[in-house]
Amino acid sequence: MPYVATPQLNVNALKASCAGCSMHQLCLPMGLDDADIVRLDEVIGRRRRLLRDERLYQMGEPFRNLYAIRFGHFKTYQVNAAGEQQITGFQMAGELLGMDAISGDRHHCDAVALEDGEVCEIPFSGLEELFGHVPALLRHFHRIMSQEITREQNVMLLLGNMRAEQRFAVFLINLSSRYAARGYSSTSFQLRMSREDIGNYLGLTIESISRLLSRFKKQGLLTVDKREVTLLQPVLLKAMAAGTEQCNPMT
Amino acid sequence: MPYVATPQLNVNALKASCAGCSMHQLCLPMGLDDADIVRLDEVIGRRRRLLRDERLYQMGEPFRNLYAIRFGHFKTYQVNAAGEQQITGFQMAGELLGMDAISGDRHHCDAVALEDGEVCEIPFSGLEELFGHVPALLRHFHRIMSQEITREQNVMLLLGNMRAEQRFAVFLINLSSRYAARGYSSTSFQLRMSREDIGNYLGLTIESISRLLSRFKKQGLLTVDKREVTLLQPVLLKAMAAGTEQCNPMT
DNA sequence: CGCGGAATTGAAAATACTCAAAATTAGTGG
DNA sequence: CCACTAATTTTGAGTATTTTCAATTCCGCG
Repeated sequence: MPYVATPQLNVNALKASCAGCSMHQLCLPMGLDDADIVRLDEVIGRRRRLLRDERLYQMGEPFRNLYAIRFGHFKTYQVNAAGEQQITGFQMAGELLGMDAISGDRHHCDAVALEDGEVCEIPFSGLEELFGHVPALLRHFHRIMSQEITREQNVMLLLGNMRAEQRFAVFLINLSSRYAARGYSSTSFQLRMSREDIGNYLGLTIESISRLLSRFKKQGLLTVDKREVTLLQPVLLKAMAAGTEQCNPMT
Repeated sequence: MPYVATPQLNVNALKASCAGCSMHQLCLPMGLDDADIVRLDEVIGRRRRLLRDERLYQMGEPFRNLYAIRFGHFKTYQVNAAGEQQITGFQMAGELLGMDAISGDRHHCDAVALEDGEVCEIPFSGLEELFGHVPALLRHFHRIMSQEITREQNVMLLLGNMRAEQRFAVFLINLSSRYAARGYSSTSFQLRMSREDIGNYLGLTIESISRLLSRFKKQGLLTVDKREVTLLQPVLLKAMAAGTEQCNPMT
């Protein structure tokens, strides 16, 4: 097929418009009035498309932009001195990437696309400028950062004192509720990350994740087909995640 | 002994003054000029003294203030649905408490004094007001929040893929460098928290901590006397923390 | 001096890991 | 579209690290 320029191909060059973005109720402009959204639009840079496995930013790179995810899923991970990595989060549409880089002016982790996706570049200097003029934006930005702190504390709780089974239940329920918040099914969704990524995130091995999936399947908690998961007993899973209910290793 | 009012007892009623505080180079006013520090002083509320084990705030309480530690050590912890707790951090003089509460207007964790201490109450509404007028303050506040995010990511790395020995080495080296930053000895310091607290924080049991201490002692890495620790081979410990060096379980 | 909480130590048990092999899936090129 | 190869996932068996349970010891404090 001959190469043909299509309008879509220019999307990379387009400036983003929050007003027209389907994520604006979840993302940075949440709660802003129209006039303030226009001012935010003036600050926001170009959109950037990423292919699966493409890196959005890398540890050590100078920090200039935050990134708002328009679509696609991402993972962020730390790399230690020994070269081992720890995934610190999976992010989806409407979520903000790069906040750990504000201190120190350099990125402290890597962000990689789990599938083809698109982000809005948000030059941080412009955003700071705007904070002085749009208090509602500043307030919401603080909430987002604070939310990230809380989220990480919950992961610490997970890694610090939950057994494998509960960790995995928390993981599934967390995905479920985030999809629900975006208007997708809370019981049926695709895992965008590999088993290895899940294991890394949860502080477990890939084999453990595989065994947990098999066990949950056998116990009728869910069905799995490749990366497609359906939660058959979300209430029970929620109880497991909360630590209220425990599930016998063998029936 | 009869009760006698002393001048010190009124300290609780005194407004704090950042300019006169020994922590102002580490704390919120870092880098501000004199005029801006005065403005910050006008916002900052009273000082509050806490006794050992006293709670500064509790999960679910409405959020009004951030707290800057003047002296004393604190711990923060999450409590899950099952009532188990996970310590998410140990804080010391010059550090800020309460940032996880900005989203949601309620505290998401408990903060407890590990020893008698004192904090400055910082009404957040007043701080927000000030942000519009003192950009340097806002910028530094963002750095502090971002630093907290990074700190937590490092704990996730610790909990997610380090063995007990390495976790404990990281813990010790972290304390060491924070004391160094405050002008104290980096090799000799008091553990302000119980073994149980250390274990909880590191995702290990109290017995494991005890065994690790004994082993490190036997291997000549450190000496312990109750809660007084002296690092005898900080370089080796640093290597262990970085994952470069490994230490045999038995010599 | 004796009580109680905290810390240490030992032995047995459990959870999750490592290693290995087989099965499934995805990607690539004919 | 199919076949082949590489990558990912599943499953099994044995092992290792850390936990659990139990018994002491240590230390501060009344």
